[in-house]
Amino acid sequence: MVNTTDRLERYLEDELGECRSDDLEQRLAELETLDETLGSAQVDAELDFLSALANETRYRLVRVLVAARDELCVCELHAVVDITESGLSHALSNLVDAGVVESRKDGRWKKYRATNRAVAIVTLVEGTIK
Amino acid sequence: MVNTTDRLERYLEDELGECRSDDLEQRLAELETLDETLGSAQVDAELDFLSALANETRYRLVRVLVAARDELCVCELHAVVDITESGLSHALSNLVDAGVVESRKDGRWKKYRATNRAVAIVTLVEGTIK
DNA sequence: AACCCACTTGAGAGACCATTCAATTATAGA
DNA sequence: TCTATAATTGAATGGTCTCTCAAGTGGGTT
Repeated sequence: MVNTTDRLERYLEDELGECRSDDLEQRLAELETLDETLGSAQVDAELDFLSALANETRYRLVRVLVAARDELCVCELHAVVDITESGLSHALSNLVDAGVVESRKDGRWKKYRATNRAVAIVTLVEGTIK
Repeated sequence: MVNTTDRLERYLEDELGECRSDDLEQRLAELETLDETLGSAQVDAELDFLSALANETRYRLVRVLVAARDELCVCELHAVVDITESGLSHALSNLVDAGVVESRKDGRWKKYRATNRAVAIVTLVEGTIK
């Protein structure tokens, strides 16, 4: 396998007319900077959040909770997805872990609500895509 | 397996004090409405977009493209991810299909840029999460 | 206490996804 | 035309994820 930077060096040569090793190093440093504007823990949290949304069952649950702008009981959520009770519970647990929804116990019922983050992002996605 | 609506009926009984079958049907209709504010093709597109972002390699590429606010060559992008050329190409192809990035051919080089949608959403995610 | 019901948990099976390798297309230059 | 190089495509594989089943927890009621 060819070294990654070989091609980049030729590209810079193409763009700049010439390419000293200084140019290559500078460009690599710039790319590094673009990649590291945020810490990796931050990026991990972003990825967890996005991954939680990236599933049909979970996204449908979140959209309903966002549209409701109110908390909904597990039994109500069960009416909008075609899945077992157990699967629903796993899905909600996943969403809580990622910070997409939060829960509250109310007697023997349990209620879920979309977090502010989820409302903001899902609203933008709904308004921006397509 | 118990019918889904049985539990919802008991829940409404709990909340309303009583529950006629009218109440149950009304609630089911409301939940249906929350679920169908958008067409399913729209939701599919949203899911495609989110799924494209929900992968470490692809998300890193997108964040770099968003931070660059400019087009970058495949060879430049190769410097920021630890993956084969082929894997990078698959990742970029996936992002194009989902409407996250767009591409332009420039001689024998190919350049990619984040779409406006991607800039908007990734910027919000970066600012909102954590 | 004993029971019911709402919901969760753990384990396992199958589906799905990301990556790699090998082969291919396309462009530039000699 | 021949070669070198940038990038893509298809097939295969290893790993991950999602869902289901079965069992468990905990609150509420009698």
